[in-house]
Formats: sequence, C-alpha cells, structure tokens
Amino acid sequence: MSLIIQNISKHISLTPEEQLLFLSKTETHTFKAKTILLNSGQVCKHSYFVNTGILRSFNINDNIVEHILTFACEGWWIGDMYSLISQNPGNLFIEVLEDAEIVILSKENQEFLYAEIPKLERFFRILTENSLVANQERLMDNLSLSAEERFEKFRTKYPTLLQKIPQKQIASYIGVTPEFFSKMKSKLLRK
Amino acid sequence: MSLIIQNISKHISLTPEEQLLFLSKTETHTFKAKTILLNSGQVCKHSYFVNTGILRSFNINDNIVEHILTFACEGWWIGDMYSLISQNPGNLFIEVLEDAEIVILSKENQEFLYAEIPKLERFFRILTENSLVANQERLMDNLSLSAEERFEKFRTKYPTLLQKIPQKQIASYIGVTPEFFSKMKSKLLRK
DNA sequence: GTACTTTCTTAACCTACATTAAGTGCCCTC
DNA sequence: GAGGGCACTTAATGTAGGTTAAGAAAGTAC
Repeated sequence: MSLIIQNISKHISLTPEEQLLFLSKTETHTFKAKTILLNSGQVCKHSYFVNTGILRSFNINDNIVEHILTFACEGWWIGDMYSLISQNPGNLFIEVLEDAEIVILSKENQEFLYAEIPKLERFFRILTENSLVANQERLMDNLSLSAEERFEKFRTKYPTLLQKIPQKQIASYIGVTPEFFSKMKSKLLRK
Repeated sequence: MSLIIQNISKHISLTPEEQLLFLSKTETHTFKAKTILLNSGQVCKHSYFVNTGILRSFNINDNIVEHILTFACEGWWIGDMYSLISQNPGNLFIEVLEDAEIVILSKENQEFLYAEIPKLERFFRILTENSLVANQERLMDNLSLSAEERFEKFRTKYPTLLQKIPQKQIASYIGVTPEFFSKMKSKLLRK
C-alpha cells in the first residue's frame, strides 16, 4: 500500500474505491535537491506529501536571514498553510533539501475530495490538530529554553536529520546564527 | 442569536435544529477573575468559548517563570489542545483574567456532535487551521523580530487588551521579563 | 482609613547570543 | 588538478535582554 494511504489510514479508514479516488486526484513527481517548489510571494496551490527525501519550509527576513519553519521527511505533509487557506501570496519558500519523491495534492482537488469523501475532513482536521500541538510546543520552547536545550529537542524530534543536512540549517531551525551554533557544538563535544 | 452560533455560522451553516442540538450539548457558566479552569498536570476535558471576559493559557517553567500561550477574549475558543487530543495530562494552566461568561463543550459531547453533525468536522478543521496559521506566524516572529517589534504586533493583534490586563502579562506573552518590558515601554514613550 | 499584596519602575551589573572578519577544508566543475 | 564557491570554525568585540535589588505606586482586604 502506498505510503500516503497508510498515512491516512492511521486516522480514518477508506474503502478501496475511496483510496483509488484519492490517489487519482494526486500526482507523484521526483525532484532534485535545491528545487524550489514554492516561492515567497506566490499563492500556494498544493499540499506536498513526502514519499522519500527531505523538504523544508522557510522565510527570509529583510532579504538576509533565513528562518526554517519545518522540515518534512518521509511520511510528512508540508505546505504554506497561510497561503493555502487564504489563497493570498505567502512569505514561505518550500525547497527540496535531498532528492525527493513527492505526492502533490492541489487545493482544488482537496476541496473536491472533501465533498466526495467527507471523512477526509476528519483526517485533515486531525492532521492540523497534531501540527498545531507541535507548533505550540515549539513556540513555548522558544520562549523558555536556551539554544542548547532547543538543539537537544531538535535531535530527538528529527534524529535522522542530523547527519543529512548542513548544520547551518539546524542553526536556522533552532534560531541561532551558524557561528554561534558551531561554537555551541564544539562546547558540547568537549564535555 | 448566541455568540457561539454566530461564530460557527461564519464557516458552516447549521439548521435551527442543529443549532439547538449543539447548544443543548454545551453549558454556560460565569467565573470570577483568577479562577483556574484547568491546572497543569490535569487532563483537559473541555473546550472553552468566551462570551464575555478574558482568559489566558500559560505554562510555568521550572516552577518560576510563566509563559503565556494565548489570550482569549470575546468570541475566541481556548483549551489545552495537546491534552484535549491525547487525553494525557497537559502542562498548561487556563485562568480567568477578567470576570467571564464561558460556554463549555466537553470532549465527549464534541465527539458526539461530530457523529450527529458531520459538518462540525469542517468547522473545527477550519478553526484549527486558523489557529495553526496564527501560531506559525507568532513562531516566526519570535525567531526574527525584536521585543519591540513583537510588542507592536501584540498591540495590533489584541488592541483592547492593552488597557485591561497587567503589563507583566504582556511581557510574558511577548517573551521578556517585566523589568525589561518596563524599560522598553518608557523608552518608547520618550520617543 | 490602614495594612498587605501585587504591580511597576529604576538602576547597576551580567550573560547568551549576534556581528564582523579571517582562515580552513571540501566538494564541484571545467 | 586548479580554481571557485560553500560550509564550517575561531576569535574579538558588541548588544539585547536577563538578574538582582530596592523603592514607589496601586489594588484589595479588613
């Protein structure tokens, strides 16, 4: 069974016909690392589900500093939620960090599927709820933890990522400069 | 029409019977300021909708420092999303800041209503989506803006709150100490 | 009205993290 | 296999915001 159907089946059960209908409304493509799937200033018209590879969403502040909102690895959904909902231009970029196979679901088809398979409302509600919880925790962490503690949390949340992506991306995710991250890391190693 | 039905009607339309069914599954109570509706360590079994008054959710770090996750004024929902979903003990407190009239919806009744009025899945999905978007924006703001800029954002997001709540609560929301907030404020006034 | 508690202010000093800048290693690509 | 670009490191210096402490102001209770 495809990864995306497995993912959905964790929360709702679809008949074989519904599964086929769902899949018929998606497209699967492969992308090379460094491909930009969504640019800041564009309207986001798709949700992306990662079969293999790694993606990230981030914004750029004052044309200089990048801040990473999310990484998405195998089995994760990613998109610009704000832009997707409002259909206004967003300020997020979505980029492929490691060659990836991605399932693409257009907003249009998503709405169509809500109408055809109302259970999917439930699925995406649950997905969004989980995402909200994760985000709230990260927000509270950013308010109350030190950079070192945030790094520790990153490690447990994304254990596989540590080896796979440039460490400046991790610095950006936890909210420090690459220079400070490097210093912090060597301090941790010395312990 | 009651405020909560108005709130729901912004996103889905309920028949008069559905409205009555919904309301019959809620309870409305008034609470004095300083009432704690949910304690850290408890399982959250209700969602709260604010008819009048002000609530806040917050956690306490190392038994010392409070960090505010959300304020909820008239027409807002509040709860401990993590605990509500997982039914595990959460780490949030929910407290009444200003005498309030609150509509209470138990998780049990919410599930019951999902079964009876499937459209409500849609409503709560949209509610959660909006909440997620707001949270993501706040997270990015915390990564990229100065305390002063975060205060400015707070003012535009909660214009009425400024006069109504102790300023240490605002400091806690934007993530600085009351002392620093006071210093910053007097600097802003001198301009 | 007086006392008690909580909030707010001010100020001296401290620290986590940013900035700037220079240098090193490494993977590309031609 | 030489040159150019990134990612990473190190170190000096700078700063936003924290800590501590003490007093003033403002609620709140009796």
